[in-house]
Amino acid sequence: MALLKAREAVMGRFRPILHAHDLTEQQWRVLRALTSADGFRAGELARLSSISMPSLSRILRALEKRALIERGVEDKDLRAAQISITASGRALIALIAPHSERGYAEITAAFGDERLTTLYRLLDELATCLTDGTEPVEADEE
Amino acid sequence: MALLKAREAVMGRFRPILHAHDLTEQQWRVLRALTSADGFRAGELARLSSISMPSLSRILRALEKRALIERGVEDKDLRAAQISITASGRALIALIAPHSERGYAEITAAFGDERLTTLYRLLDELATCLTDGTEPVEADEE
DNA sequence: TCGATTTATATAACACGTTAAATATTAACG
DNA sequence: CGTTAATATTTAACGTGTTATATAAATCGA
Repeated sequence: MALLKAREAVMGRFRPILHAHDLTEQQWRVLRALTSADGFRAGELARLSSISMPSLSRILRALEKRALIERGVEDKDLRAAQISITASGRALIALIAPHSERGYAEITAAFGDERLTTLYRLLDELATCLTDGTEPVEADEE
Repeated sequence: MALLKAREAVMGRFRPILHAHDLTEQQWRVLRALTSADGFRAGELARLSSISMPSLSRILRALEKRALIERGVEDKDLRAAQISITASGRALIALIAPHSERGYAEITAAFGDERLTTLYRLLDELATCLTDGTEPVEADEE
């Protein structure tokens, strides 16, 4: 599968960086998502980072043990928790972010900006088309 | 990640079919690869189906237990085995293949033949470009 | 208010990806 | 030859994806 190989090629670039800091790719996605606001619910995080709830549950447990995130209670709904990133978490992100950005820059340089943009668009369209279209036989003109 | 979501959207179409026959996506890829010739080595299969050797080892064990594949010895190199598909394996493929092809046809119909071709080309180019290009960013300490 | 259904999250079981190490066989060198 | 290095495959450990189920709290209905 072409998607599989492409994803593998891309992640092969980033995994070593994250691995050096004992982070998995998914844990990284969760941490990144937590920087965009404060006080997420688990379900929101799962959607934002495209991680299934069972996995997210394990990830949050691991990150909490390392004090990279913390949970607070939400008074309105006791079965949800407000999850936020800690100072240590932000520090870790600050440490890794430059490497991550350099990886993206290398990919962009190697593949070309406009081709990358086209690829992004096609991928997004494919995903949208397959998820909410029950049987969408019509194709947008482009 | 766009690649992740796209792949997830695509596989969501095929997983139910395979699951109904107690096959995982990877087991399906291995079986399919085995139909192209007779007597593969494990390493060849791993490359063909883009599956890591540790995973392939487990998959072959499972498929062998279900008598979908069989192993023979290679006289030239005793540490390798000649792996081939059995009649049951071919029968299972014949059972699933129509559904699989229908899934592909639906995706092609929904997304458009032309866009799909472009996407394939871009994905392949990206993978090639990143694989034989420069090496990944190094993960050093700071 | 009580009970049933829905919603949010967690846990369990199994399979795969990754990394690392182990095992076994072949090849290479002294 | 025998010892060492290289190759092919397997196993182990850990984390994650998927599916199914469990738990808990909120909501709805009688």
